[in-house]
Amino acid sequence: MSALSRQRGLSRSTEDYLKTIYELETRDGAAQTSAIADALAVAPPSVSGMVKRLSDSGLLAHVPYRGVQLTQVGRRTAMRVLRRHRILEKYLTAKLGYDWDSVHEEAERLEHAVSDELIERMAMALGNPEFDPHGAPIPTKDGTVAVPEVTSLSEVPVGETAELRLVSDKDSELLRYLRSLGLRLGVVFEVVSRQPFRGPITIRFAAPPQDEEVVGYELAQSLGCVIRGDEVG
Amino acid sequence: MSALSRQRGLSRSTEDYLKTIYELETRDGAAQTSAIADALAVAPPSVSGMVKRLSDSGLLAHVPYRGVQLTQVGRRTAMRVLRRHRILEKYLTAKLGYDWDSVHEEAERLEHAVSDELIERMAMALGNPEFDPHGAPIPTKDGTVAVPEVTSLSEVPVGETAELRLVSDKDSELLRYLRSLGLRLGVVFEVVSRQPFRGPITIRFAAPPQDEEVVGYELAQSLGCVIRGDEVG
DNA sequence: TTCCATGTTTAGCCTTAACTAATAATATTG
DNA sequence: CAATATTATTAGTTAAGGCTAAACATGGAA
Repeated sequence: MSALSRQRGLSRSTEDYLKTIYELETRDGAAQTSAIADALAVAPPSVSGMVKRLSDSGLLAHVPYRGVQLTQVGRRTAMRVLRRHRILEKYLTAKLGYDWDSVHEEAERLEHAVSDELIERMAMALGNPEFDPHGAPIPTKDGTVAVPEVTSLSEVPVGETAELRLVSDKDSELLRYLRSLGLRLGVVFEVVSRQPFRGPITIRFAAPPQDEEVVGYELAQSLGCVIRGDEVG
Repeated sequence: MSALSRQRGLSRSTEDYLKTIYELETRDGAAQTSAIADALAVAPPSVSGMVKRLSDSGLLAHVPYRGVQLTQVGRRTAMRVLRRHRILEKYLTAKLGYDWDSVHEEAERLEHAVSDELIERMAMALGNPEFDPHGAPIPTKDGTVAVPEVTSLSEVPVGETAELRLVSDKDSELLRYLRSLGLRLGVVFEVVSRQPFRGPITIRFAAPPQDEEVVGYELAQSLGCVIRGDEVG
């Protein structure tokens, strides 16, 4: 049992595959071999090999040439890994002074080494948070997540006021850039203009200096917002 | 590069071997193949194989059939792992409510996954502690450790008053038992009697109820004490 | 409908790190 | 000092999890 990661008995790789497949599945509806390979930075044949092992152990269902789906067991495992990841991110930022652009990498390694006990202790110390530092919902202990109800900034109509609620934790360069623009979670702004043909979007912050900033369409697509008025909680 | 553990580029196994060899070297003067195998719960041929790899990478010097010694590089690496382990133990007990009998296992896994940055942040949050929860000195960032100046309880003369300063973190059963006897770090007691032929030792706690307890010789050997009067710091 | 691009899988190889069985070196003891 | 017991090493296997190169599906365009 060379690279096994403690009590759960699943290797680091196994956990990474399950987590990635879960994310692709919820984003794209299905997980293609090449998408998994891209996300994990491995070659496609490595994915085929692992998919074989994982479906042999009942963690996912594989239709050759068609893609992959998590089984019940696989999904539960993925959720546990995701919970560990997000609690870790929250803990590191809240208690140890990490910034939102540097936690991902650290959590990525720790999520395979921490025990469930440690995660629950951290969650307790944090008051059982519902969201990680990037706005992603933290799965509960029993494996349920709220699907976040957000609108891409790229789809917020001109004139509306919105609040930034969700960003991706993957690209730390991008996160640093967002921070430099003043785009932190919870910040409120109005959409001033939107150029056509997927052009840039201008926003004005609601808070005092009321600065304007221009963000590219691609970037705007990756920013999850809640429009003021559609607000639920 | 299957099971490599992040930036340092050393696998989990590699780090475990180096740490174990360091501990054996300082305890027994040298590290025998079979002692390493015992400590890591692997078969002796596995040790021979790893020793080959490690000495090929310049982390230790191996004289066949004679044993093994860390090189400068190997020792520095071992110290970094040990620092990570002990800071983790201290952090988990001080900040997350772990007891001294349950931290070892957790730290054993985490020590291979945490970054040096995280360890330094934890150390900072703890006020740069010098000792872990079992009394073991924490190596500094530059790789130096104080050799603890303690006497086995088994060698404290009758009539002397001593303070418990150091216990092994390895056996959690034992640690629970010690706690149940009231034998925590810093506790002060007098040696009331010592039976001959490696027989049991009776102590009386200095603190109010002044209970007496009897501990076996073997156990007493593993308890590091400082005799009151010999006290330095 | 055949052909081609794209994407997937198979075949075959490598490294790490474990194992067992067999052999070799060292230590102990009669 | 030889015989035996202990300890270490070599030989050969296994499983995970990567890789490249080659073969195989599938779906869109000619």
